[in-house]
Amino acid sequence: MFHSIEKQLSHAFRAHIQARYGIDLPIAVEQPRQSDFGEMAVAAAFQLAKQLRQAPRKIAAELAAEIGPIEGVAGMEVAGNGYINIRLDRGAYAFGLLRGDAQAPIARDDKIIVEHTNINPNKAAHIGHLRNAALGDTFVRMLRARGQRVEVQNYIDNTGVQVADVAVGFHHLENKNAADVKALIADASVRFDYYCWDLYARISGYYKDHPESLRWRAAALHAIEAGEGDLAELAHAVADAVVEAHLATMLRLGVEYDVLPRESEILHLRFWASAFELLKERKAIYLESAGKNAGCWVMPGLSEEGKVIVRSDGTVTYVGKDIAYQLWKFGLLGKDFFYRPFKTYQDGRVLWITTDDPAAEPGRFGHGSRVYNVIDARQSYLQDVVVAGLRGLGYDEQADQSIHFSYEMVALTPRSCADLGIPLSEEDKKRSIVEVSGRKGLGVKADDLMDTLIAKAREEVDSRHPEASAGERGRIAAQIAIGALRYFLLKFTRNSVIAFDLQEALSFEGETGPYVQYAAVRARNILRKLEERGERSPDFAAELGREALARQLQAEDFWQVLLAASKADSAVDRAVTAGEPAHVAKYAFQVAQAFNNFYHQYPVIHEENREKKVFLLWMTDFFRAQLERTAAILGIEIPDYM
RNA sequence: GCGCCCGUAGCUCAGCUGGAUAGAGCGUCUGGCUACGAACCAGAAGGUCGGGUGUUCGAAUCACCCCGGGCGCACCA
Repeated sequence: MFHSIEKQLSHAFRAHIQARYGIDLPIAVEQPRQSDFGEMAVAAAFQLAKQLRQAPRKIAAELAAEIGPIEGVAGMEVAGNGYINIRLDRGAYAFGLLRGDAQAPIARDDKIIVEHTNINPNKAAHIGHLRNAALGDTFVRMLRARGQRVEVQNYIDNTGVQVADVAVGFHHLENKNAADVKALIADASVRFDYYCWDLYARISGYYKDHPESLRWRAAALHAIEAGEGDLAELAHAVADAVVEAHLATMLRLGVEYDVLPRESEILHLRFWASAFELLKERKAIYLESAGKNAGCWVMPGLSEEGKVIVRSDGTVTYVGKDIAYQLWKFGLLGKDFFYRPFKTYQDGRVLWITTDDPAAEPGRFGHGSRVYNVIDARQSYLQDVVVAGLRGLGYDEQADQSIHFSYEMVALTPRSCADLGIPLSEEDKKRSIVEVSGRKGLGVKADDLMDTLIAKAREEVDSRHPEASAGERGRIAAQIAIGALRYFLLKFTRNSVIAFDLQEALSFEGETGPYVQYAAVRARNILRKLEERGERSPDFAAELGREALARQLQAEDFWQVLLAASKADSAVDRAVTAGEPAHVAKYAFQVAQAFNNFYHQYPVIHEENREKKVFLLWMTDFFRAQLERTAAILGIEIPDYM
């Protein structure tokens, strides 16, 4: 509702300015600094002032006088040096909300691909991975809330160095063969992804002390690539088991995927060979004849020496494969995976995985019109190489539609390491922040963090609701803990480094997920209490007319609070444009805050005046709906009680 | 050396793409549970927006230069 008036206003001004002054100007609708200035403001007069060589205030007066009536707008006034402040028709606005006028999002045919999570399947997930998944998943929910078709991909690098390293660890450090590892995976008393976490740190340390053992890695990579022998079998068993663990971890957070494209299929289906031909044919890469890159296929332009894509021994670098993969996402490779269903989520969504078996299903994924790669900021150079690759092939449009959805890392402070019992080197102790490192086994495991949060929420729930069953208390504690975690990961904007603080992450008060949940629970409680008292929830549309709404909304308090709650679409829209899930989180908090204030000030059920009571109930129900919707976009569930 | 990110209240962070008197949470202090359960609400204190120069009607926001912190810049991924 708010959003559609914003758009109407913007169009009306743009058209009027075009007709009146012959200037085409995109009009931004702003929010006035103070609420008594009105609900919206247009600053177009400032932009016009320069071109028209007239005082902004004079132009603003002209605009306001001449633009004519706009639906839903009750008045305009010129303020300050040239602002046009807009006042809405409160009764009409509320009546529109009550009737549910918010227009359905426009369904689009084109598909957006969002790739996120992408964890190397060789060890347990840590908080850094959680930030990636929470950002990616929330952005997907934001896009879908706007009616956009979205495909979620979680790329699995099951043949890479990191998996090879753990395979080497099993083989050389623990003398285990594929059968032993499979037995370990089947052993319910062992958390296999945690086991690998430790083993990965061990083998990394071993390489450091015994550099000559790096040939084990090379041999393992070779075996995995050939897909033959016990070591390859072992590596696949590791990757498959760890992928399952990651999917389970992410499901706890409410994160689901559509397809798992795997590196092994990119290899077996020879994606790279096709990309290589394209790159050579269109001269996006060249064979270097001299210098330090002699004998390599190099992509020029990114640095003086260019970026090596194919090594002098003929093997392709990771970026090369990534270019092939990016081409596939746009449907430009001329090759496709085969797919089989991998699992079905509780909500019925089917997760597919790639396969090289031609008997399986062909093309149902890829062919995106835009691609978001949720990858941390440290990899921006490589993302630039991939985009340069598309450009080199002449795919400028797709290059423009390749978006590196980058975010800064989650780091630990030396203090939080001490709290968590993580030992640090003397060097690290002096730093302001310490990078999470799988290689060093340094970090907070995702499942451990969730367990800690759930235990803390459980204490709170237990003390408040001793009468509830243990199972129910557990379920609610989990909802609260996950709400707290998702909000914590989302409240920071993407390019802010999160210095992880356990105390802060564990907080359920103030600007947190549980605060938002609590407001929604309170709204539900009012409506439930009403029915417990034997009263029916009124038929709002029948009892509240436009005049009644206008009458009640003369109270500034009610109007401000309703206004705040009605801006969800506008907030999501801005957040999508800015690429910032944090904006949605902030908005959810503000709505919750407005409701908590309303809740405290106005007893709804005990209101004596019938019209006012129905109005307050409607406000409560509207808040509830908006809070639930916004929380759902953040992936936060609302518990039955708190 | 080159490139990217960050620097805003004691702490952690917003600041809607250049607009009106710079905001929030935490912490501190004061007050509020016989209302729909206080995981809440109200109020107070707290700022040279790292520093400087410029661009213009207007700069936390844009440009340039410093200072401080972080991250990249492989025939690793």
